[in-house]
Order: sequence, then structure tokens, then C-alpha cells
Amino acid sequence: MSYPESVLRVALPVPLPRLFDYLPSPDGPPAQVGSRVRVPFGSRSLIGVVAAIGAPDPAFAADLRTAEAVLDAQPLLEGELLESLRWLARYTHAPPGEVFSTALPAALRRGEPLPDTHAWAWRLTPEGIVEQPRLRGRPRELAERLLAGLADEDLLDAQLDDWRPAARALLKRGLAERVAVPASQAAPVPQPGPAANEEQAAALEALRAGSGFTAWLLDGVTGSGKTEVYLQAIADCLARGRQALVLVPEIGLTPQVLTRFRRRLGMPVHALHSGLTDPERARVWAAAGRGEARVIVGTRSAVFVPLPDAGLIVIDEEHDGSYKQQDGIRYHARDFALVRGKALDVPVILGSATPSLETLHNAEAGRYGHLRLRRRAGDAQAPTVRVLDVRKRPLEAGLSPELLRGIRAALDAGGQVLVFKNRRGYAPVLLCHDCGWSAHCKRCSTPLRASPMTVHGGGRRLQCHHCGARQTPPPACPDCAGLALQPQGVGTERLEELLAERFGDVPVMRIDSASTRRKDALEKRFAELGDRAGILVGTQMLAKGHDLPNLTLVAVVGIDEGLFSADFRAGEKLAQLLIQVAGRAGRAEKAGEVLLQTHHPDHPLLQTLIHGGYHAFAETELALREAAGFPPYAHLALLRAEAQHIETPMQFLHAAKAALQPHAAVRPPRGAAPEGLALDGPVPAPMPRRAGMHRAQLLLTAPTRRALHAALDAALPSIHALPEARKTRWSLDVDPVDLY
DNA sequence: GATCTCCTACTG
DNA sequence: AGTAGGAGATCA
Repeated sequence: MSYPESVLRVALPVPLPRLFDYLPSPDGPPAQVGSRVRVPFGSRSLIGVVAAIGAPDPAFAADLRTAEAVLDAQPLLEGELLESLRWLARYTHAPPGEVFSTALPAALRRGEPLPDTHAWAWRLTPEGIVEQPRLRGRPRELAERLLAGLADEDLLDAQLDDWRPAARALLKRGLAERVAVPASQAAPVPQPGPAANEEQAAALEALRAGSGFTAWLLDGVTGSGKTEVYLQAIADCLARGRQALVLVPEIGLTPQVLTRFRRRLGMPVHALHSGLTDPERARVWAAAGRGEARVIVGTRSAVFVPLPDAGLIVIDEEHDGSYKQQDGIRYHARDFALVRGKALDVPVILGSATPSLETLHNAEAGRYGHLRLRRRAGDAQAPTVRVLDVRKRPLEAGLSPELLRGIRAALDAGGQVLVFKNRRGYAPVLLCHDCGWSAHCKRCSTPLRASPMTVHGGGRRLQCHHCGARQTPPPACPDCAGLALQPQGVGTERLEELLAERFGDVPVMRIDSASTRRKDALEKRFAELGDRAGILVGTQMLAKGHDLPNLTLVAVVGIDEGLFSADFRAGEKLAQLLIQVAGRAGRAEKAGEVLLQTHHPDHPLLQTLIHGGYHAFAETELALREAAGFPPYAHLALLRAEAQHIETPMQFLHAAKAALQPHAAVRPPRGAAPEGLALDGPVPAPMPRRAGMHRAQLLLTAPTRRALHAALDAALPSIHALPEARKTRWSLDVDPVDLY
């Protein structure tokens, strides 16, 4: 029997960690490595990416099916991006087809052609050229600009204010016309920013002195002007004729930020975020791949844009949790950006006021350059922090008299107050005062571990924060039929109610994901408030984002739960949150104040943070992590499983543990200490039942990445083949951020 | 006897 | 993952 010599080895978006071989389709353009192809798969037809062209797997070579169509005459994934994605598949131990499909915009995943990226431009008609000197106002300004030649709309956006009405007017009078042009690579016309202060200048000097790949930690307190440093570094990069990629957290990509970038750089800036339609995302991706998009600003998934002329990668707020994808391919955009920066041989800037402990550790070990901005830009003062001990104090909806007095004083002085409470809804629990019954989610609770439903809508609705289930509260207690059902505890909704009652003379505004669906809605609500005295009540969402120059007091309530969480990262997250939210106070000339209300004023985390600042906290925490053998001193992977039946996930994980055990001890390189892999569990997940599924997990801890990956590489094929594996939904999370 | 549901095997 | 085919359960 003769086997075909060369076949298409295709990566398909299915959870099977292997390639599938196909005979090339007889007609159409030849497929290349990196091209998408449509292939028959079982009874369906799938789109995959050609991962290799070569000898088929002998086990199947005799009976191959034929590819239906080649979708890309030129490879869609190639060069550095293709290689980096292959690395990501190995690192996450995920099937390459799923990694490729995660990296591609949805439209391209579905098989649509790579879109055109022509731009629209304006030019004057011959009449327009004649008439131009007689025009006035905005149309005149625009016509002058167009006299110099064709101008891209993107470029006009960056260089002229509100030019579109003027363009419409000129079009109507036949003086200007709109034409499709190939996207330009216009030279930037940067607008100067404020003069760099000494620290910013020193940071820029260090960045300019570097060449090729270097990771830089730009470690700057809130308000120290990190963005100015990014902008200058991007301007340098553009001046060298290179592309820049900027990653920002999910809520950081506001129209204001984009406008600032466009203005300062005098260049089109391409945004990639969840608000775009599928065709728009595909167009930005294509424009980046053709080298037309020179500056790309986007959230997590923007880390996958092709960068043929890369010059710089910036990750703003590098500690932010939204960079880690929590389902599907669980990649970390910051870490993948570093891998790409290295492969592209370009600098990567990680910016934060509260760097992750991983990044700080790398900076201290000398692997990253460490740039520090210790002073706030301008004259802004750091806020003063006061801890309010509320033990034995009378509380009103969780607020102490001292805190209420502080709010009153700030409002009377004409300032704005932010009340931060990390608990959404009206009240966290609905309790029967007669018998002690409380409302729990049917799909998330077990007899041993209860998951209370949160009271929303002022008491008219119950909601589960884990699975989203909603129901109306029972009219009477289901257990004792009593009528003493009471919302227990305080969420932001109830806080808003109380504050509105108490401070009726000023506007009280609640900001959380429920009250602010859309991103620009947030901006609108801030604009509504303006500079007037008033109160903002909210959760995490308020910790960063929009500048509020008149915000003079930040009141933090209800952090006590966070001080005693079991998660080893809880302290780091709480410290970052406190510093970020405190940083909102007193940005302009006005000095800011932070009031921290707690039952644990002596808690070491608070003491260290208040007296030593974030870096002192980080030192202490790093020492604890080292002693406990947690990241960044160890490397973790978490095997998760969930199923309808209680026993299935545990059975699967026990079998997986048995498969890992023989690989747990990796032979050390000569002379080195043995590298052991620790297997903890399996145990039921911290939330053992969620949305009706029973969940369990197995934690892998290794002293080195090498040991972790060696064990996984060796054991995963047999774990995939376990009979138990087919009865449960399971996934592997390398470098998990949350251990649940 | 026909239809529905759950379980299992398989995809090149 | 998604699908198809088979075994057993359910209905009139």
C-alpha cells in the first residue's frame, strides 16, 4: 500500500490534543502552513489552521479524507505570531487548534475572508480649491488642511477637532469629496505633552538606552504620570517607524484614553475591545497584520494581534486580574505579551502603582529593569490615611459616627466623597429572624457549604452572584412560615439608600456593574456629577478609571472579610485594591483623605500598608510566600473537574493523580537538589457546587516550571485517555490566579 | 410499536 | 466540543 507523502496536518478547534491529517484539495490555491482550511470532521465541517505540511500519521495514512477548501492563499498566521501561539499551546498544554481559534477574531474563526482595510479619505474638488480662501470657520480650517492633499479620516480624528460637520458642509456644496484609499502609514504629528519631570525623564532615558527585548517595570504611584512615559515611549517607537501595542485592563479603555492617545501621537489609534462588532475587530486585526495600524490599544485579547513591524509593547496596570482569561484557554495576556516581546526582540513596559508580586520579584532578581516614579506629577499631595477602629461603636448600615462626620465635613467643604464597599446588591443575606433560615441558591449550595443569595432591588429580588440565578423572595419563611424575613448586612444598594437619606442635600450616585452596563455610561454619570459636592457609592469598578479632581475623601468600609480569606493571593489583591482606591483621593491641588473603617485596626496587612506603603507590604508578603512555597517561589497548575454527579469529578481527579504520581519526581540536573512535584488533593472546590455542577480540583506545585511541565507532558496523554475523563468536564489551568 | 432520553464512542 | 448510534425508559 502506498501512502501519500505530503498531507495537510490541521489544527482543529476541538479539545483533542493532536493534529488531523487531510489530503490537499485538488482545486483552489495550495494551502500553506498558517492558512485556514475547511475540512470534513465526522459528520460536520470545521475550520482549522494548517499547522504543518508533511508526512501523515501512519496510523491513519491509508484512509484520509480530503480538505474541502483553502480559505487563505497567503498564511493568516505566520512568523513570530505563529511561533508564539505554538509556544502558548505547549505552555498551557492545550490543543493548538483551540489556541489558534482563541487568538483569531470571531469573524476569521468562522471562516470569513480577511477583510479589506482601505480607509476613507477626504480631498478638495477643483471648485473647492478655488473656493477655499473664501470659506470661514471650521470649513475653512478643514479645507486648509485638505489643500495639502488627501487626508485619512483617522488622521483627521487625531489632528482636528470635530471636523465631520464641516466635511459634510463642504460635501454638500460640492467643494470636497470622500474617497476610498489604501490605509496610509502617515507620519505622526505628535502634540507636545507636559514637560517630563525628573523621574519621568530618567525613566525615558533608561528606556531609550535599551535595545531589543528588555522587560521594564514602570513602578509609579497613582498620579505620577505613567501614561506620559508610555506616550513618549510610543512616540519614540513610531518615530523609528515601528508599531506599538498597548494593553489596558477591561475598564481602562475609555473614549477619553483613546482621544488622549490620538491627540498626543497625532496618529490613528486602533482600539480593540469588547464593544466592537465582529467585523470591526477583524478589520483592526487585519490592519495590524498589514502593518497599517501603527498603534493598537486593546484589552486582553489584543495580545494576539499580528505585529509585523513591532517596536514596543506596553501593559498598563500589569497587576490587573482581567489580563488572565478565566475560561477556555486560560492564558495570561501579560505573560504572553512578555513571550511575544522576547520573540519580537522589542521592549515590554509593565506599568503599575501596585505591581504584582511576580513582577516585583522578577524586578528584584534583576530580570526586569526597574523604573520608579515616586512622586505625584504637579503639586498633588499623597492622601493622608486614617484608620477608624469601629469595635464596639454603634453602626448605622455599617457606617460609624466618625465616618459619617468625616463625610459631612468633606461635603461641607464642597468636595466629593467616594464610599467604597466591595459588596454588590442591597444586602448579602435574607434571614428569618424567627428561626434562622436564610435564602440559598439551589444550584450552588450543598448541605455542607451554603451559598447565600444576595438581596437586590431594595428587597424585591434574590440573586446568586455565582450562577446569576434570580428569584423573588418568599413572602414568608419556608421553614417556620414566620413573617420575620429581614435583609441582613449591607451592600452598595442599601448603602446608597442610607446615604441618600442621611445626606439629602447632595446627589448620591451608585456605580457598580448593575447600575452601569455600558462603558461610556460611566463617563456620562461622572459628567452628570461634574465638580459638585456629592457622594459616589460603589464596588471595585470605582477603584480606577476616570479622574475625579474634586474627590477629597475616600471612605473604605467592609474590607474585614478580605483580611481573613483562605486564598493565598487575597492579601495581595486587597492591598492593591486599597492602594488603588486610596489613590483616587486628592488628585489636583486639593489634599485627599482616606478613612479606613475596620474591626481589625491592628491587622498586620493594614499596619504594614499604612506605615510602609505598598512596597513594604510586598516585601513582607513575598517573604511569607517564600516560606509557604507559593508563587513566585513555586509554580502551580490546577486540574479542575466538574460533572452532574457528585462522585465523578473526584474519581477522575484521583485517577489523574495516580497518572501524575510516577512523574512527580523529576531527575535533577547533575548536582542540583531533587525537583519534587507536590500533588494536593483532590478536594472539593471552595464552591463545591455551582450552577448545578459538582466541582473538585487537584493542585500541582513544583519548585520550577521545568519540573511542572515535564510532569504534565509525561502524564497528560494518559489523563486524556482515562475512561473517567469522558464522564466529566475537566480543564488544566497553568499558573492559576484563583484557586477556585 | 413509536418516540424520547441518556450513555458512550468517535472524529484523520 | 459536537454528533450519531444504541440501549433502555416512557407513553397511548
